[in-house]
Amino acid sequence: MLLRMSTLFLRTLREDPADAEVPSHKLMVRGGYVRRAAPGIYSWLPLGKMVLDNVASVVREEMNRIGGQEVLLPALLPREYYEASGRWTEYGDTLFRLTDRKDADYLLGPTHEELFTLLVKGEYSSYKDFPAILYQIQEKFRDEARPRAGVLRGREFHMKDSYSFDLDDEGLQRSYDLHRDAYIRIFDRLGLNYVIVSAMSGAMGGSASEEFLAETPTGEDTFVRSTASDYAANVEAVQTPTPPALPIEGRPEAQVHHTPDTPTIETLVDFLNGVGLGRSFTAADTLKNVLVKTRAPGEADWEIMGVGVPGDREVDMKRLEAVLHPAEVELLDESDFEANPFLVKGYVGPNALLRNKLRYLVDPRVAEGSAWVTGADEPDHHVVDLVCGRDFTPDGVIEAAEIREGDPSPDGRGTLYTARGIEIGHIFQLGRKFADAFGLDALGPDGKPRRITMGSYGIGVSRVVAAIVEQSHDDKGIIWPREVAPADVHVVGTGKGEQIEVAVRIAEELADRGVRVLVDDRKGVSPGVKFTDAELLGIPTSLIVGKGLAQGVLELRDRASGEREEIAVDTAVEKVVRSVKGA
RNA sequence: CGGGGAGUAGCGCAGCUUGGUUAGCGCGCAUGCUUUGGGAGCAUGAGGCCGCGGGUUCGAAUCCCGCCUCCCCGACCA
Repeated sequence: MLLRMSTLFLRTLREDPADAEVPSHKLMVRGGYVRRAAPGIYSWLPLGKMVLDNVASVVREEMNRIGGQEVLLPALLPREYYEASGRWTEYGDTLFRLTDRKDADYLLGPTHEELFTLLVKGEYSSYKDFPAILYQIQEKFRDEARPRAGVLRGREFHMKDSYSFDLDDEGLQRSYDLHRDAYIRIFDRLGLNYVIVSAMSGAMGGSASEEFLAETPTGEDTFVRSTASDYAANVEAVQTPTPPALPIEGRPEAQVHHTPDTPTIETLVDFLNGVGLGRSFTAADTLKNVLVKTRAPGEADWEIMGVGVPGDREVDMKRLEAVLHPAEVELLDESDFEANPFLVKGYVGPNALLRNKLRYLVDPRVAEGSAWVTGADEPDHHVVDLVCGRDFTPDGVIEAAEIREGDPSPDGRGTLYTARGIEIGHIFQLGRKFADAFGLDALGPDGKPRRITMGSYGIGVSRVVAAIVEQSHDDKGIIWPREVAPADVHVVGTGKGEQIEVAVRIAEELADRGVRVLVDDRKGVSPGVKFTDAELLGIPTSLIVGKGLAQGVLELRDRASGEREEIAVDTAVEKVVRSVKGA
């Protein structure tokens, strides 16, 4: 492959585009890899298209390796399929909808479970046909509320989606594991620094869904990881270690104190430390009871419940919602308090909740035998030394307290800190939702139909390109890993003599030897411009044919390390071939 | 949906407060000469619906009203 910059459809920009914020967006636009066509919609120019194809090739190779078979389904889909699965309504505004001339509803596919399910249903009917893995690499459409950061979060994007079809849960687990391994190979080959986090809430548990996050400061997803191990998880999935139970015998009796004007944890702690109880208290010694109401899907009535967390922590509504999903959650409002006078705002204790048969769940730190300062269920009164397991017994534990930097890692090694990542892959055990919706069965050896169980697995191919740039660039430009680079070598001819001719000749030789070459054969362009462009474009290796040519010397540069090496003209081709192939 | 910002040449921007020649600068582009190892110099040029619609005025990029669009932060996002 030989690309000549004199004719390449490429224009690099000296300045950052005004609408770009993150490095990948700036560099991909400046380097002439992509151009914005509309909000969240991008055109891929020749070099960008090559990178995109290279990433897709890696994905394709690894999908084929696990037995995936590539197909290409339409992106334009009739409403009826998504009506059958319920997603015509479930997807909401994120779905791109359109109508044809006969006023029939269509959509642009955001993901293709429906059509794949129907495709398999139409072709396969025997247990002998399964398992099967089908995939495609294609444009997806989602009308994001706020597209941002260039191709990182677009409304049209390139995605690999695959679907597995199995006869039973063990088969699904195998297909899931195959994908998980394939994804690890793919992202390793692409040179990405990533973590795998559980995407399911703590309560749902299991490994039924995992996300692959490329770690970057500009990522949209927050996750936590450990300082001392490779533990990583979504904030929603972090399990708080439960402290050991303490003996109850010999603990001081619970005592109610008059604590005027202490509606907040802070004022309460200050008050207690001021009245001389013979010991000091911190916010972590208090038990804060947050009242929420939940409503299960389809239900009309709200149920009030109490959530007990250590007073030095807030309830993280996202974690709470994840645990209670699919129920809705809201904080109580004034009218709820008025309707339930036993709830004394600011002074709610466990026993008012338990006595009134309200569900009361506590943070795992509220373990058996732990003693707390908490509300006494009457205005201006708190109770000290209320012992869990003796003075009150919660209905269970709940992961709702905020996660903080420095919390112990759930795996017992190190402490947690928060990091940000870009979701580049997601693997998901769908189960039978779509098979049920479309009646996808296979006839078993016993002559009876068996409902197929499915998995769906995505990789955002265009997003991966941006993620690579996020992780691999410097202030001068992009630094492509060789596997995805648009070329192996950037041959730069600079000078007014025969340098450009020689550069082209060397480039041709390299191309003949199977090296992918970009040659800067532009005339009348100063060396500074060519070097700057080379650094911006980010081809892993540059070969400079310049002022050294008169002495028979060329210069080999490594984009990543910045190392420069002088090499002889006559051995240059051989040396480049070796370094490219050997890399 | 809430908050903030911005629409002027392909790209990046000034001009608007205080209306008044032919709307300007840098980059890029074209032509010529010079230059050629770190975003070159000189000269000449092409390129504009000043977001759209209405209004005020002798006169509007500039003032007023309405609308549209885009960007950023947040909410939302199987």
